[in-house]
Amino acid sequence: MSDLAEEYRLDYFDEEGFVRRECPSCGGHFWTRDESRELCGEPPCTEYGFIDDPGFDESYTLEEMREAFLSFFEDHDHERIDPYPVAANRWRDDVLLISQPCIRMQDIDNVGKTGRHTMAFEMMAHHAFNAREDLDDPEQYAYEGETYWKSETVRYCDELLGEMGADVTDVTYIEDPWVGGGNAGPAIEVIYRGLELATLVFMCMEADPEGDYELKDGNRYSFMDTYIVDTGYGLERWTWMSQGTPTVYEAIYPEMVSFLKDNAGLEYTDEESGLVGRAARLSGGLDIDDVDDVEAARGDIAAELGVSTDRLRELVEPLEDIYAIADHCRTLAYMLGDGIVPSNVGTGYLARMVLRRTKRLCDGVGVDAPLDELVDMQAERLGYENRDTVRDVVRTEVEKYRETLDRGTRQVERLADKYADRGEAVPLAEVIELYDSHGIQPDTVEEVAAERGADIAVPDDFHSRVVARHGNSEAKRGEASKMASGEQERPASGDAAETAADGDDERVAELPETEKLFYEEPERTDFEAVVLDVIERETGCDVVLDQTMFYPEGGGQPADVGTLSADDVTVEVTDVREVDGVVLHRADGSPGKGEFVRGQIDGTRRERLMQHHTATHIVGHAARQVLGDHVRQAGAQKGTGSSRLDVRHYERVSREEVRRIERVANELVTDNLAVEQEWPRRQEAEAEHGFDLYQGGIPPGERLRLIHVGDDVQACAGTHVTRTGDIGAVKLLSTERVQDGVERLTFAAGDAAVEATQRTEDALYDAADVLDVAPQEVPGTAARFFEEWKQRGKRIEELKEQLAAARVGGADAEEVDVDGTAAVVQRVDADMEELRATANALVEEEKVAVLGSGHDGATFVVAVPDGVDIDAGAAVGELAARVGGGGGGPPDFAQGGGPDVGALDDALAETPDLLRQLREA
RNA sequence: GGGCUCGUAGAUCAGCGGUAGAUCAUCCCCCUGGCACGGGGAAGGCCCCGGGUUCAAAUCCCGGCGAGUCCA
Repeated sequence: MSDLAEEYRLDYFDEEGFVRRECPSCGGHFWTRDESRELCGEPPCTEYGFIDDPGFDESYTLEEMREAFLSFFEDHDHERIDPYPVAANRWRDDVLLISQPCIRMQDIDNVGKTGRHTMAFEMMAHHAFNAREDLDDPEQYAYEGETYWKSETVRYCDELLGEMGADVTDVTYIEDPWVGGGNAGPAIEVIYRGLELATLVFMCMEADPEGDYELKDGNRYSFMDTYIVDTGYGLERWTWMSQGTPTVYEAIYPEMVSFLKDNAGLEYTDEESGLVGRAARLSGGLDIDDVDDVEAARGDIAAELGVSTDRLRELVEPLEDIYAIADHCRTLAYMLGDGIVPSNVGTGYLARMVLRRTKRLCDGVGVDAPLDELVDMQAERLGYENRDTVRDVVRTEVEKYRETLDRGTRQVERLADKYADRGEAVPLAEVIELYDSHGIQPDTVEEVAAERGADIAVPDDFHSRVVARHGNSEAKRGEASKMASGEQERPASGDAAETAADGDDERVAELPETEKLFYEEPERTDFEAVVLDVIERETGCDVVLDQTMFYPEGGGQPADVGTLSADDVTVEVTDVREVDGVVLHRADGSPGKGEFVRGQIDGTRRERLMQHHTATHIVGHAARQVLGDHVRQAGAQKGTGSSRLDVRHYERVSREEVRRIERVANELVTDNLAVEQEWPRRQEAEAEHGFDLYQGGIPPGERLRLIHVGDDVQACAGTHVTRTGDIGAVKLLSTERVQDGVERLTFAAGDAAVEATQRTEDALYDAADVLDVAPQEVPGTAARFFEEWKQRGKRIEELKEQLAAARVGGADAEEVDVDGTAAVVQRVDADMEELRATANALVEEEKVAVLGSGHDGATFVVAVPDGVDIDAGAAVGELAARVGGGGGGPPDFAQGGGPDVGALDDALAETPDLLRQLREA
């Protein structure tokens, strides 16, 4: 680690008279203006020194602090950019100044309790990108030369603190090298009065087994061509510092906290609130990094305050819950406002978990305001415009949760009753299943079980047992349940561009990019080109041309197919792919390198693909209008017969909504709007249209291709028709819930739409034909027929009962005496149901019934009245064996049979003897 | 993306190879001066769909559709 010590000798530290010290408490190195200073200033070496004594001159709200930060750096030549949605998973490489909302799930249990953890926070940052000036090829990076580096970065931080009115002699800069994601560099933690306010990262190294520096992760690193300033200033902490409130929550959500306190009816006497305040201060000063610590510390704090631990907990816990609710609502506002839809998978699942947790906290502490209103308070503060949708999502989700809870409670009650009746404890396996498969919290189970008088013991390691149930090694390490988060990735250095699996030899890399003709003249199907290279493959070969009309597979649009013709040879093109701008035409033969070829693509196929592609944009646009602005594309696949578009939505799409989407889409078609393309610079496009451009993913490159269809604008590389009228018609074929929160819309466009309609019509006509009615009458007739069919079934059953009763009194019944009990042995060629009815009727008359049928194979029913000592099951087993089958059942009623109908009569003839034998046995 | 659970009367669920059930709701009758309740009775089932195994499948197996849930 000391390897990097040189890296911290900054001109700025020299100029300002800083000295380097080693902290006697933790051993870390830091820089300070205060020559007499000993400790580094970071907890646990030092306690908070700003509670009730703000570290800055003025008190700032969150908004004011953000603005103060941004304007400070704007005044110092930084360009402000808009934050990314929390849902986006990309760090732009041209950032200079930003206040970026983030969500961190890891600390979820600490929120509210420790006084400083929040799940949602804003990371304010300024960045600078530098490249060494002595490079051979400066062109290979997006930036050139040095903007600024370590000294300037520290100076900015120092000056900002000074401007805020901080006592700069009390600020320490701790050396703390940063390592992550294959990169590394020196980094500095900025500490003031015990609180870490910022981290200044100087990324300038990359993993290199030959590297000269071994860093704390045990890997070796060496310096890179580029070096980047990456800073993180915690907005919440700066705000807190400026106010000096006992907890960070009171500084950042004052209105919400007081609203919640009020709503939950929390009232404190002066004495009590004094106690709470002192407790908060004490726990804030401690080095508490997880919940166990908080619980442990509670006793110490209570002792120090001279109250009982229980009394302290009683006072503090409701407050902790309220802090957490405020924070969680902000998290939800970020997530839902940015278009995350709750789901059982992915990020949506995290949103669902946060929402449910928040709801539980509200219920627990007695906040009865609807959750959608609470989230809306934060959404409003954060300036979201889609607040109605957010509320709708929350309401829907709360309702779903309520149903889950109801369902769960009923289930637990049933289970508890069952075990209480037996006088057994509820087994752990049941509890695990309730949680794992039904989402019922173990404490709910305990509660309900207690009400129902069933014993149960939930072990402390419950959750790890659940994990163990999932059964394998990798899961066990994840016991700390590190959830994926919406947190931003660190900027990657130069090239993260990963290379495609096969087909990208060096040969391809050396070829010039293929000129793409299909963008300029999307309706042309033939072209001429020169064969630049032919690469032999296992199946056929890849032909590279100077220019092409063939669209390579991409963006959910399949590749074109067609032919390439040279003078004396024509080859079939079956697949087309693009590697690094070079289009590879997979063909069944070689047209010859250097040849001049004519290319012909399958025009009908292309046209259908274009219709479907443009239609995909139209359907997406229509879905947004009908379902709401939150609708985002979650995937798409175009085809020639139909296409599908997956959209994020929080409910099933109803039939009525489908019709409306279809109507809106077809209006766009009949309006015959021009479909326009343009190639703006990325930054300008984002500034004008926002991130909703990237419905189909974020394409690489400095320039984007934008497709305009009416008001709809999307970044898209596919081929499109020139006017929406060319699509002809759009027909939605089906909706499917591909996951919770994602609906798949399948549709057809153009000829395919007509064909699809014809198919459904054919089905209708065929059905009408069968029913012998007009198509319009099919539903009514089908309903009537179904109803009649059911009635007839019932009538048949009645008649069989009657028939059975009649048969009992009939003449052909052979009645025998089996040791004093009357038995009827009879062949009745009827189905099983009739046999059963007849047998039952005989039993009513206290007779043993042995009935055989040759109807459908040989079948038997044996029924025995109460009190007669014959085992029907055994009798049937014996009889069935004679016809080559088997059978069985309870002693009073059994059925069986076998395939050998020929042996049926013989078997029946022997029955009286058989019954006597059974009786004796 | 992976795991698990569940689809049976209008609702909630039992049944888990051998004659489809309970409770509530509905309808009728009785009890009462009237109501709550109570008593008696009736109606109400493509046991989600399609294959397979079996003499026999609501039940077991496979596939599909639908719903839920846990984890990445």
